[in-house]
Amino acid sequence: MLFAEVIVDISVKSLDRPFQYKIPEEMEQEAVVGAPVVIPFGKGNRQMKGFIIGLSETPLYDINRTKSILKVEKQGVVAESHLLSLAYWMKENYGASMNDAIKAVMPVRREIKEKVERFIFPVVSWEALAEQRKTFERKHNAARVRLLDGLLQKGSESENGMDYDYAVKALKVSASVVQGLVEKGLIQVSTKQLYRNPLTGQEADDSRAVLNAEQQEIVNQFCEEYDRRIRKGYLIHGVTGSGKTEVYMHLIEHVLREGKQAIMLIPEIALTFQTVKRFYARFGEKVSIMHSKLSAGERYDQFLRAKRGEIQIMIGPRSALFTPFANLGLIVMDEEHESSYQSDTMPKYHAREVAMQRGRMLGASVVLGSATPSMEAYYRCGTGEYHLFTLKHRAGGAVPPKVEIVDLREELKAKNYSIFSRTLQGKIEERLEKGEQTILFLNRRGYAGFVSCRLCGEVIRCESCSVSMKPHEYRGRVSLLKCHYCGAERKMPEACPTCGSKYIGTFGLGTQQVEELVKKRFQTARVLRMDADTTTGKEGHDQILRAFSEHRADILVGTQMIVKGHDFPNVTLVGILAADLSLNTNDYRAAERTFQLLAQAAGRAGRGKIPGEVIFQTYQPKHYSITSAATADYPLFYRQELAIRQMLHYPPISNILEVLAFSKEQEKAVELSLQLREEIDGWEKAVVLGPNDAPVVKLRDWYRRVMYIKSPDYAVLCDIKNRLELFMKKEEIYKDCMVSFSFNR
DNA sequence: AGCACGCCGACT
DNA sequence: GTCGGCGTGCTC
Repeated sequence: MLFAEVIVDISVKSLDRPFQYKIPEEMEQEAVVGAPVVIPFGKGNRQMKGFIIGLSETPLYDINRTKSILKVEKQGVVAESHLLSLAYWMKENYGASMNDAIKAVMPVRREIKEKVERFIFPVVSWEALAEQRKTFERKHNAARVRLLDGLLQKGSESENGMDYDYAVKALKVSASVVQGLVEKGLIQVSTKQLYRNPLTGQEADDSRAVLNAEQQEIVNQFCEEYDRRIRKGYLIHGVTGSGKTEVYMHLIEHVLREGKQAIMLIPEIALTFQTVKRFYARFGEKVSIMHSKLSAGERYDQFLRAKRGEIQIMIGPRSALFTPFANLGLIVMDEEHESSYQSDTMPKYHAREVAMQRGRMLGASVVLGSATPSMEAYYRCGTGEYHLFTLKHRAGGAVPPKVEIVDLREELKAKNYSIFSRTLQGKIEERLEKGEQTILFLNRRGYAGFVSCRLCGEVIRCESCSVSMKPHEYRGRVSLLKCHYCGAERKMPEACPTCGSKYIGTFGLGTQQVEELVKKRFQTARVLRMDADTTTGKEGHDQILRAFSEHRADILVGTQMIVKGHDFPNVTLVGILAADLSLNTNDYRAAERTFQLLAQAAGRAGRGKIPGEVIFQTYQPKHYSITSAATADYPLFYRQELAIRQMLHYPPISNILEVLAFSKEQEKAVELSLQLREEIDGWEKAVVLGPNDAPVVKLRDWYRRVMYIKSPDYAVLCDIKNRLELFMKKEEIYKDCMVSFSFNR
C-alpha cells in the first residue's frame, strides 16, 4: 500500500502539517511528489485541493481511518521536488504556512478574477497603415485617424498592441469602427499578451557587442570559475550606462553553452520592450518572458515550456524565480536594490535571498547587478558571501553629469521664498533659450501636504486613519480631500469643522502646485506633469513620456516614476526640488532610499551628446546621502551608512522583527503591546524597542502599536515570532485583537 | 421542550 | 477554512 503526505490547501496554523492519504492503485503512476490532488477532508468529507509533498509505504495514522485521494489533477504542473524543498525553506524563513509557500513556488496559483484584456494589432505594414491613415484623413474620419495614430505611435516602439478598452474609451473609437478595420484586413483584435516575440522566425543575431576591458574581465573571471564548477554569488556594481546588460548576456551565453538554463530577474517597471527585444535578438526562440499581464493560463504555458526544455532563458519579475528549469546554471538579478523584489504577501520573501537559496540547492550561480547596490548586497561582498565586480566607466564614453548642491536656507536668508533657487531658475531659463529640456523632480504626489485652519490650527484628518487628508484637484480646482492610506474621500470644507473660521487652506507642496508655479514663472515654457494622478494606466504613462521625448514639452514635472529607466537625450538639466524630503521619514532605510533616488535622478541628465547638469535643492546640504550622491561616490555613502547601521544594530549588521499589535480600542492596543513585550522580556541575544504608538496610530479604525526586536541571530527572531503567535492563540481576552510580523535583514 | 446561536475542536 | 457537537438561554 502506498501513502501520500498531503498539504491541504488551507492556510491555517493548525492545519499546516502533512495529512496522510491512501493512493488508489490506478493513481500510483500520476501521484508523484508535487502533484496537486483532490482529497476528502473533515467530517463532511468536503472536497479540498492539496499538494503531495511526500510518498511512503508506512502508515503514520490509524489505517482504518485513513482516507483515499479522490483525484490527481493532471492539468497542474508538477512542482520539481527541489521547488518543494525551496518552499519548505521559505516557510521556515519567512514564517509562512507550507500551503502559502507551495503556492508561491507553484506556477498555477489561485485564479484571481481575471480581466480579459484585448489588444489591437496591425496586420499590414506600418507604411500601409500610414497610407490608410491619409485616406481616412481625407475622408474626415476622425475616429479612425485617432486609432491609426495611436497604433503607429505605439507600434514603432513598443509593438505591444493597443489596449482595446483604451481605444474605445480614451480615443472614442466606436466598436463598429474597429470591426470595420478588422474586416478590411488592416488590424486584428486578440487577447494576445504583451511581449510576444516580434522576431519570430528570425535567426538569433550572433554578432555580439565588443566588450570593454572592465566588462571582459568580469566575463572572464565568471566563466573561469564557472568551468571549475565554482558556484557562488556575485555583485556587479556598475554606474548607469556601464553596460551591465551586455555582461549579463555574455554570462548567460556561457551557461547555455554548457547545456544549462538561466533566469533573468528584472524589476516590474524595467520590463520594457527595449530590454526584452535585446534578449530576443540575441537568443531568439530560447527566451520566454513572464509578465503580470499574462493570464494564468499563459503563464502556465511558459512554465510548461521551461519544464519540457523548449526554452533556456526566462525573463521576468520576482515570480520568474520559480521557473521549473531542470538544469539551472545561473540566476541574474538586475537592479538588485529595487523594492519590487520584496514580496508583500505571505510568504514575504526577498527574491535576492530566495535566489541565493535556489542557487545553493541546484548548483547555480547568482549574479546581482546595480548602480546603487542595496546595503545588504554590498555588505555581503565584505563578508565574502558575494564577490564584488565594479564597472567604473560609462560604455560609449558619455560624460557623467555635473552636480551642484543648493542650500535652500541661504535662499530664505536672501528672501527668496519661491520653490526655485536662484541657481535653478537661471539654469532653467538657459535651457529654455537653448531649446533643451528640463526635468523637475519632487518626491511627492498630488497636492501633498495637508489642510489646516490658520485660526485654531486644526488639521483635517481621516476619520478612520490618524493621518492628515491630502488635497486633490477635482474639476479644475482643489475641492477634494483624500486619505492616502484607506482611500476615503471628502469634500474640501468651506469653513473649519472645529472652529468655523474661514481661514482654512492647503499647506505643503505637490507636483500639481509645482506645475502651476512653473507655468507661472516660465510663461513661455510648455510643461508636462507626470505622477500617479495624471497617469491612470499604462497608456497615460506612455503618452506623457512619448510627448516629452519628442520634445513636445520643455519641462517635465514628476514624482519617482520619472527617474526610473527612461532615456531622454535632450534633457540637459535635472532639478531635484527638495532632495531631503525622502530623508525625513522614520524608517532606517531613509538615507539609503535618498541616495538611490538622487543618484538615479542625476543619471537622467546628459545621456546624449550634450553633458548634463543636476541641481539638488536641500535644507540639509551636508548630509552624507546627498553629498555622496552628488559625487556619485557609492563606497563613501556605504561606509557612512554602515557605521550608522552598526551603531544602531540595523540590517545588514543585525536583523529586525517588527511587531504590530492591533485593536479597535486604544487602551486595549496599548495593553496588548505591553503584554507582548513582557512575554519576550529577558530573551537572550535580543534587544526590544518599544512598544510605542505606530507612526500611523489608527488605520481603518484599528489602533496600532509597534515594537521592534533586534537580534544578530535571525533564528532568534523566528523563535520570538512563534512564541508571540502562541501567546495570541491562548490568551482569550485578545481574541478580538491582531498581531502582524515583518522581518528585515 | 424545542430551537437558535455561538464557541470549540477536529480535520489523515 | 468549515463543519458538527454541545452548552446556554430564550420563547411559544
